[in-house]
Amino acid sequence: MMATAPITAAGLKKACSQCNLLELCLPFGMDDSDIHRLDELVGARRKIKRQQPLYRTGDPFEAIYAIRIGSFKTDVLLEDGREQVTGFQMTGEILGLDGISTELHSCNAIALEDSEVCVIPYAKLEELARVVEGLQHQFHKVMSREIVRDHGVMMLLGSMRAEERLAAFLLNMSQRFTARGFSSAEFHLRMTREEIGSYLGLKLETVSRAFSRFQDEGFVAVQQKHIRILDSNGLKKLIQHQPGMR
Amino acid sequence: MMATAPITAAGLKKACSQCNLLELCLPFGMDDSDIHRLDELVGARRKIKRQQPLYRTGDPFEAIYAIRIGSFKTDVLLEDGREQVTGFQMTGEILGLDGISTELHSCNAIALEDSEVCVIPYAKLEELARVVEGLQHQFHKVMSREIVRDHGVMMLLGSMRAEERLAAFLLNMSQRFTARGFSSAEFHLRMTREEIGSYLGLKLETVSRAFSRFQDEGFVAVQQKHIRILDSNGLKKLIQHQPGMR
DNA sequence: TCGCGGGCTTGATCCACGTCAACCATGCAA
DNA sequence: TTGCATGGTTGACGTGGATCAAGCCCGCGA
Repeated sequence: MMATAPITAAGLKKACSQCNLLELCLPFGMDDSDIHRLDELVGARRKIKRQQPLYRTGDPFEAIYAIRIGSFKTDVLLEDGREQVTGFQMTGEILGLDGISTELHSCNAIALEDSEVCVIPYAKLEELARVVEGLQHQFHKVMSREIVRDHGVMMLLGSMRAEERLAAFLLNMSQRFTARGFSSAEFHLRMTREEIGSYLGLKLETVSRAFSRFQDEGFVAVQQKHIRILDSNGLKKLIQHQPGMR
Repeated sequence: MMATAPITAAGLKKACSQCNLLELCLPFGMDDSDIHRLDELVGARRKIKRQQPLYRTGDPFEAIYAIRIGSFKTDVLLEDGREQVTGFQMTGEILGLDGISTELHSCNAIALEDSEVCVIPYAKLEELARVVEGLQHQFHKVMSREIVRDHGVMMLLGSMRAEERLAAFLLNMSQRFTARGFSSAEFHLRMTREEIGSYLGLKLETVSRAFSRFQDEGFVAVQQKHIRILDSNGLKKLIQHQPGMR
């Protein structure tokens, strides 16, 4: 937990209004005058080193976090040690919403690489959301989007076979990289096969085999964590109307 | 969609303030004076017949719904017809949060029995939440709770074996019946084996077999949809530290 | 330069759950 | 009362993905 590195308030003025992640983050859809009011909201930044937690299950909930740099995974642990990765988060995405319900965080958020987040004190956010209508609405949208995303993961875990899951995962990653101005066809995965597997409800060997199979089929070129998508339509076709399955 | 049966405004006065679901529903945690202000919020009630949709994927989002009577399932359909049940909802629980993000509903909400909901126009809710602090906070909690619940389902689908899933499901149902003042040991499931299976990522035969096995072990007495839990500790033990598994 | 370790790949085998199919229970409509 | 439809149970069998195990690749520190 010592990866914290708060920055003095001075250097933070105009945090949101001049952040280039604006269109991906909380302020999306708000007008200029409102966005300037957000600057008072973002209290500090915090740097998290690779493999370090931003927060852990049971930590008191005080703030939500917007990722400025880097990426994270969230996971839930069972008493017997089983891990379920519940999501991977990239720049502009919001972490910590799980904590609102009980005032305690209910999952772990771990940095997949050296990262930096904007700390958004929750009390302040609620306060400002009462005044700035656009912020309130956008915040609700962010939470709702998370719920919809979770339904998608349930669909994945409950009704799709291994290769469909991985194809859906790759297409999702690709689409999110695109939204951030990166190539949709070539990217670097920050997580291990085991973490992908946990997210997709598969063992790492199965993930690895599916990657190899995609490579054989000419859908992708895989080199460790470096992925090149050669035939995204092929992947898309894989997801729909697979012949017989659960 | 013709199952609608709005009621005249007159009969609805004091909708929330004298509703016995208060402590399960949105108003939870608000003080008396605030709760009376909620009465203006709940616009109408709507009756939904068994098997009928409250809303469907793609329907424009206008309101969220609090279940007064009955129960629902929500599901997502894939193009090829595969269904994933994403949740079962009981009295006092909120439906429709999925629609906020895109202004369109992203799942189907189907009544499992003849049911009745309170219609809470979303625009009004946002408005009132800006004034009534307790409502804003409680609404955020409801959304956050949904996110946490979804993480639990992911854990279920991604890391548990068939019998663990069903045990977790039964214990969850039992706990929710208890919270509503019903017996924790004896209850009636409103959904079919197939729907349970879809929710748990299993086929109905597997669900059926797991029920039979639980009965053989003396954990429950099963008679079609009527369930009696005889040994809830047995079920709990089943969930944790099962020997070797995925 | 080498050795080491974490992450990845691949093969052989196993088993939990899916699939297919027959049959039974319940409830409703004629 | 019978007939039919929907939902549930149970058995036999097949298979997708887990498990176990060996070996590879690559980055890093000595």
